[in-house]
Amino acid sequence: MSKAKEKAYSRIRAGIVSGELAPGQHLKEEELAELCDVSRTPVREALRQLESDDFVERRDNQRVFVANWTDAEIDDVFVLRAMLEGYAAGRAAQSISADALAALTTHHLSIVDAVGPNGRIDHDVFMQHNRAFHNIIIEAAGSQRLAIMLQRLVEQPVVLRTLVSYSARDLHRSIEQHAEIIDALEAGDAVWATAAMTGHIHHAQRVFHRAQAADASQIAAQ
Amino acid sequence: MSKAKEKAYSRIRAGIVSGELAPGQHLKEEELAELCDVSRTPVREALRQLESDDFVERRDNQRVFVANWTDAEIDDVFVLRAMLEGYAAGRAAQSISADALAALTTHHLSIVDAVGPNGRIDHDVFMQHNRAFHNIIIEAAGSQRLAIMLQRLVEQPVVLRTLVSYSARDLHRSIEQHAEIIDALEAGDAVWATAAMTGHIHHAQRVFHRAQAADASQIAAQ
DNA sequence: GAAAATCGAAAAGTATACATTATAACTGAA
DNA sequence: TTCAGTTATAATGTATACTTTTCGATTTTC
Repeated sequence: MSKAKEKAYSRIRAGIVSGELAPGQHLKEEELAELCDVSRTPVREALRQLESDDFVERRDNQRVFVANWTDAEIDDVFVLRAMLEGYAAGRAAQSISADALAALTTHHLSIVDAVGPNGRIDHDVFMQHNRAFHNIIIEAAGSQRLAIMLQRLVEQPVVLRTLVSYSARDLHRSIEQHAEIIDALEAGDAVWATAAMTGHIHHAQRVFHRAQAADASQIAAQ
Repeated sequence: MSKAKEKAYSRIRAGIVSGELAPGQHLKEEELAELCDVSRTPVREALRQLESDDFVERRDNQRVFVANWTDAEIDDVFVLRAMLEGYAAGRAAQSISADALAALTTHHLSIVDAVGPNGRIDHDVFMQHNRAFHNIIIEAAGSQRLAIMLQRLVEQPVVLRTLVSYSARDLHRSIEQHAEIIDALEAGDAVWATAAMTGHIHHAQRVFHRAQAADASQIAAQ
């Protein structure tokens, strides 16, 4: 990607993820140009990209706003992701290579390490290896198009913004689910892999719901 | 959409669908600007759109080429579409309204009319009502995101370009499948609707394959 | 003679000036 | 006072000039 456009894209995206640019806020090209220290031209291109990534939305007359996700839309994303990623896991079970399986196990162990025996969690390491784990399976499904669809569903501002605070029990279950997914893939059992992955994503959705409810009660308590 | 950008988008897209702009051809912004009688700016925006619609692809260093679909990629699209649209039909079965069902039947009958008893087919009318038929089911699934995903899969240059010449038998089967899908939706049977729709798309894939093989042998005979 | 480096041309990236459109505010009339 | 129409302002859309980068070709050196 070109320099100024990349600069604008990452700056605006970071602003949205951090909350600096609030959901529903009107994004004016000139303001963003000043914020990013580039001209309007690359800002416009960045906004197109952010639009297709669902970080911003265009309303009525070409005005751009920070995407404002309803609970229903977030649920929709989780449901679609469960379906698509379950499907991807099923396909991966029929074609995944030994190398990919080994890499999967490596990331799995890194996640176990990141959680550690003492309950302290390195969130960044956890997220990084979790992402890698899922990406390996998606790639093993062997469909570039499916991978792009899933990427669009996974990289959502709402999910990225919220600090998903897994409880110890949730973490344990999530790790167990990863182990089961590996087993299913090793066995080459597409049905099993699909079921395990679908359940895993639904579990994540549940955890996300609880985190949101906790946030809401915190805000209400203030 | 704005005037010049829309002009550029539709002109370039039409060129790709018609074959005037051949697969693999390098699209230069200045040339396109002249072709569309607009400046480079709206051309650039149109190219971004066409890129996300998979009509063009960016290679190495930001150079844009007319998308060149391999057989494997086309198959991939059909398989994903079968999965997603089958899923959509299943969801639609649980929530479709009486109005939507009535509209579905209307389009179905229009398709029957377009084919007619004498074997002559009005392709435009067929295509139009076929598209409407599928769109109603996709909308009835109640997921904007799913609808967008499917739209991207359906509106493909390869599919649009090829004159899909259904045989009389293929047409008859396709119409029967539509009737069965309506029955499944009316019955509120998600499993049935999913199966019927999945089969319908796989059948379309098969017809497409035959049409391509026929094209290939025609070209070889020249 | 082959490989690497440099130079030139062409295409994409960026900035800015200008055109158009849409929204909001203000004024006038009912 | 309210509604409608007009005008002004502010934002986006478009054109063009300029900058940077890349690809290709030619030349030079090993």
